[in-house]
Amino acid sequence: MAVTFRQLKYFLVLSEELHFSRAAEKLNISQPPLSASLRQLEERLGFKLMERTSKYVRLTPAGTIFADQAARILGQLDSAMTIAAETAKGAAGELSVGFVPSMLFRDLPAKLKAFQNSHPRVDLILHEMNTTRQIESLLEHKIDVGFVHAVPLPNGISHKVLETERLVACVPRWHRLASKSRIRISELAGERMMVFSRSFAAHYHDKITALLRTANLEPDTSFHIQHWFTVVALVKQGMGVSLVPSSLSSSVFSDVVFLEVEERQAEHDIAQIWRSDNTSPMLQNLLLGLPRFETRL
Amino acid sequence: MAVTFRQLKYFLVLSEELHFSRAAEKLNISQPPLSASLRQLEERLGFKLMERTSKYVRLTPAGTIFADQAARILGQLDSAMTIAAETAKGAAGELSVGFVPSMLFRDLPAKLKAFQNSHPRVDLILHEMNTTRQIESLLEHKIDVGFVHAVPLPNGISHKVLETERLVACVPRWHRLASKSRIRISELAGERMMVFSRSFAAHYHDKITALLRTANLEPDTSFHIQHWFTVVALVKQGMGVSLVPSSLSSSVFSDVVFLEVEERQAEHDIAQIWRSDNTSPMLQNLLLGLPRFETRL
DNA sequence: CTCCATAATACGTAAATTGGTATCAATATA
DNA sequence: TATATTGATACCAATTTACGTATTATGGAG
Repeated sequence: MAVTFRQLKYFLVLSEELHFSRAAEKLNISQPPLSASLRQLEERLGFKLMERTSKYVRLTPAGTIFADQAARILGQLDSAMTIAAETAKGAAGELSVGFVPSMLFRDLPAKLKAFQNSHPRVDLILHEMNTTRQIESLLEHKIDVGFVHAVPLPNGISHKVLETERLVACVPRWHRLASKSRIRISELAGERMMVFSRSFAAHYHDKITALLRTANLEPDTSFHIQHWFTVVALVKQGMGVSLVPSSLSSSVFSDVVFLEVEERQAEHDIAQIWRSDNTSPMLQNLLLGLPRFETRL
Repeated sequence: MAVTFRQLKYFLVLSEELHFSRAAEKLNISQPPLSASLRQLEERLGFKLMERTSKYVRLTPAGTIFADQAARILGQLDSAMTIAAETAKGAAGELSVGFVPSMLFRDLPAKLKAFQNSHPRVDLILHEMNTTRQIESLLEHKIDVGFVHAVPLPNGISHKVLETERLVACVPRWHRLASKSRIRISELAGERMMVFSRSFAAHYHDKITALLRTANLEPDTSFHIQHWFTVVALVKQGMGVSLVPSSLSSSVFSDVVFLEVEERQAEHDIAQIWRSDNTSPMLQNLLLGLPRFETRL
């Protein structure tokens, strides 16, 4: 015969009431089975939990200790069920999120904050990394979801395009084209065209390079740039011009001008990616909870 | 249907083995009941704990959490049973001990240390107080056992005499009687007789006073002394003489001499006292574990 | 000394639990 | 395609449990 949760519960109520009939009533059973339950528990444990006569019922020292522990055990079972249920619903746990830096210019932070508010027991772990690393990390189970520039994906990775973003030309304020609001890329012929390093974001680099080549332009390879901000800063200093995502054309930059570009292909996709076999409800909640992104202007 | 310890145990083994047949073997049951047990547990919880096909068995995220908690719960039940059993045996808990200061000259400290060694999970709480306070504290459940000078006891307090101690006369080294080894109290006639305050230990004071009166002596009431050491120190300085427990006649005092006393009544009892209705096994262990005391010389 | 409140005991029954055997279903492998 | 492995399912028997009713035992209180 083993100790049961029921015995613990009965004993616990009994230890609060210190009265068999009242405790039995509270438990919606009659008094004899309650007596029996306690007796069996004591038999199993090998020592008395309560001293009782028809005049008083009181805990033994060992009973006091055991009642305390019983309460803890029952509470722990309860919280175990709750926590596990929350995990099962995707309301608790850890979720690792990868993102390319430019997501910070969109409303990823706000969206994640909103998700965090609606899922307070989920720990979001954020990793800034480029698209290639995110794909690797997904396959290695190091992240659960990535926010990337759309690229060809290996098997086992699903994706959803969140946004298609135009590229815009970035030139200094005093540039000959600065007064136009819309140009064709070929109009930039002869300019030094700056693009960040291919090693930093290969697919994106290749995309822009291909686009430039349709207009008979070549990126300048003498720069090893790691970040959009650097590109804009260099443009501002007259080092050259560039093609950048329109999300960058915010008012935080002065002395540079962003010009729309006519070419239809001057755009790229922002996508979220995840392992196709990842059925975690937490992930599903996140994917559903983050609808279209908007660019923060 | 409620969660059972058995279900937790089965699930726990399963979560370690990740293989139904092997886990069933380990549990000494056949495989089908194990499948059934897990299914019932999942039904009760409302979510899946394991994903399983004929090719693999693995924990869901919620299952991982729950397995962890289940282990904790089972461990807690185990330790609850152990700790409570120890308390029931008197091997764990708290025991408050009162004692009159002079017990420190006997081997109470060594005896308590021995008890502590054989009952490492019992916390001994020591309270130095006079006999009267100990009786009060016992009745108020503030202490469990007291070491006192034998006095009349109220109902509900049991006692056992541990030792009968002779009183000895204490005189300065240069005293006219110092060369004798044995005197009668009446030989001290005319000396200033010092006794510590009645308020400090009434019964003991009264006992000595009565003894002196049989020899037509009176204690000097101008001293308000709280401790035996003070009495001896005053004797040493020639302030008077005294009657003290023989346990004090140790070699740590110089320039004073302790003389045996002929009167048969020149003795008092050391006793342990406890509440008669206190059935705590811890107390019984202590009472049994502390046989006759010896005076430390 | 009787009564009253209360816990223990006796006993019967319905239900659940537990675990077995036999078999099925799914899937990877030879 | 046949086979082997493995978990799921169906079904049954035995046991245990859980609980109720009726009754008894105990120990203060009036």
